[in-house]
This record gives sequence, C-alpha cells and structure tokens, in this order.
Amino acid sequence: MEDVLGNSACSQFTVNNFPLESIFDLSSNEDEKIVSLGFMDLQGVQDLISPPFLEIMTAAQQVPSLISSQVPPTPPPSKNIDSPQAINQPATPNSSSISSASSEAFNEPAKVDDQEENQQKIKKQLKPKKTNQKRQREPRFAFMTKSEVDHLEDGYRWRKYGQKAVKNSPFPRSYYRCTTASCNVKKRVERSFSDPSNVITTYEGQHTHPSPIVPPPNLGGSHLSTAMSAAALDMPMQRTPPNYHQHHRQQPFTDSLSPSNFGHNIGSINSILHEKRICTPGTGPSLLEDHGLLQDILPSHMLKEE
DNA sequence: CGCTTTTGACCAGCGC
DNA sequence: GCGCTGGTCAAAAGCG
Repeated sequence: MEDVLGNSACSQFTVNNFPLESIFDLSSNEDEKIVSLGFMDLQGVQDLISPPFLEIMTAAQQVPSLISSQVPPTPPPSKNIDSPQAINQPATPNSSSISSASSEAFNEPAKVDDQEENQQKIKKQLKPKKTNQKRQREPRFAFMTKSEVDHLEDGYRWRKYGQKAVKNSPFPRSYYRCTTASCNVKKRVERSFSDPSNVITTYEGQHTHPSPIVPPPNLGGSHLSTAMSAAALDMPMQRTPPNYHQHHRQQPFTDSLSPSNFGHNIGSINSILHEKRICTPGTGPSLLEDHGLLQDILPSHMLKEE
C-alpha cells in the first residue's frame, strides 16, 4: 500500500494540480465515516493525502480486479449491510481499497436486490422509517469540471429538486434527480469555493437505463462511440456527449478514476481516455494536464494499450 | 398542459 | 438536549 501511496506521481498530481479540490466523496455503506467527508469538508481544507483518498488512487491501479465485476444495468446497487465486507473496510490494499472507493456495492451479489428494493420503497416514501440503521446511501462519485455552467450536460435528464446554500461558500449546491421514473440516481452540483471556475459534481447511485440522449454516431471514431455506448448504460459521468466537451473541460483524472470505469474493461477506459484526447482542444491547458495526469494515474500498461 | 425550477419548510444525523 | 448542517419535500411559479 505504501508503495502505491508513496507514488510520487500520485502525490504530485494531487498536490500540484488538484490541491484541495479533487473530490472523491465516496460513501461506502453504513460506515459513514467517508460520508461525513462532505464536499465542503473535502473542499478547501481536507487533506486529500489522507488514506481514503489514497485508497481510491490505489484502486485506480487495481483495475483488473474490478473488470470482472461488470456493473449490470439493473437496479442501482445498494449497500449490503449484512455483508461483512461492506462493513469496516480495512485499509488494506487490493479489494478492500476498491471497496472503499464505492465499488463494493458493484461487487455485491444478487442477494442485495431484495434489500435494495425495500430500500427504494422506503426512499420513495416521504418519511423513511428510521430503523436501527443509519440512512443508506448509494455509492457516490464526485468529480470536478472546469465549466462556466453549473449543470453539466451529461446525456441524462435531470430534475432539480433542491438547492441549499453551502457553508463557507458563496455558491449554492443544487440537487438533481434523474427524471426517469425507475431511476434513483441523484447528483449534486456545486461550485468550488477555491476555484469558482470549477464545478464539482457528485453522482449518487447508478442509472438503471440507457442515456435518453443518443449521441450521434461516428463522432470521434469507433473509440468514442464504443465508450459512449458502453458508458451510457452505466454511470452518467462516463459518457460525455460531443457538446459536453465543447463547453466544459472535465478534469481528466476524474474520468479515469471513475469506479464505473473500473466496472468496464480497460478497453473502455482507454476509449474514454481516447475520447477526451480527441475532444479536448489542444489549445487549452487541459491537454497538458490530460497528458501528464493520465500517465500519472493510469498504469503504464493501460496507456500503452491505447 | 405538462414539465421544470424555485424556495421555504421539514427532517435526520452529528457534534458539543 | 440543543443547535447546526445536509438532504429532501412539495407547493407555487415559470416556461415552452
């Protein structure tokens, strides 16, 4: 673990490029200690070199172990509170780190379904009954995007259901929910206090349906379309419609570290990376970031496969 | 008319 | 227990 954590590329990347704004608010399960790391906690003051973050970074290099756990396009996974693996994720490398990176839910067997149905029923009720358990949360994934608009077009349709002022920030946080009836995916959007040009988006849950916005074919070549079609079935942040990149510059690392990306195969990851390189204008600094960061983050063999 | 956004209120969790 | 904060609800308003 320390070997990985001590990876200078990782530290450098975190400290120099995304000092305090890289958000990986990845709630795991009823063990809410990660959940407690809210945006504002992480943003600005949170030491991202802390183990949870670095575990995620580590998880980025554990892709092969995740590839086998392809996320089915079925109801969003929930936390299996009965699963010892879901509880008290040890700060050990490999699978445990991956689990702490909000992927444990993806790896849960089908037995979760019943629980998750109950959970969703409860969620749909106005007043969820409070049981012995703490409120369950979907796996979350946050990333930061350089954008002038708050609500990034990610190919899904969202309905805003709330807005709250954020502590220590002049920018409000907006709450969105996927408009698809059976889909409980939510996302939160807020502007980075330390860098207002950055928009922090947190996705919670997993889409149970393909993206309603079908990207036009032959944009960016086969790599792009492959990545899109695959990603469209999964987490929203994976897919980036053409117009998305026209207006926004997403921090590359976030895509590459997306747990859902891990849920696919390396080819898909490479496709997404390829997509970004295709779509990111070479005139901006993002290209430089892209190039350097991706190399830092991704195992070298993955980049070679491109 | 249907859908989305706005916004104040309410509730739960957490720390003191 | 109390206050703070995050998250959600739901009525009203806005929009196409």
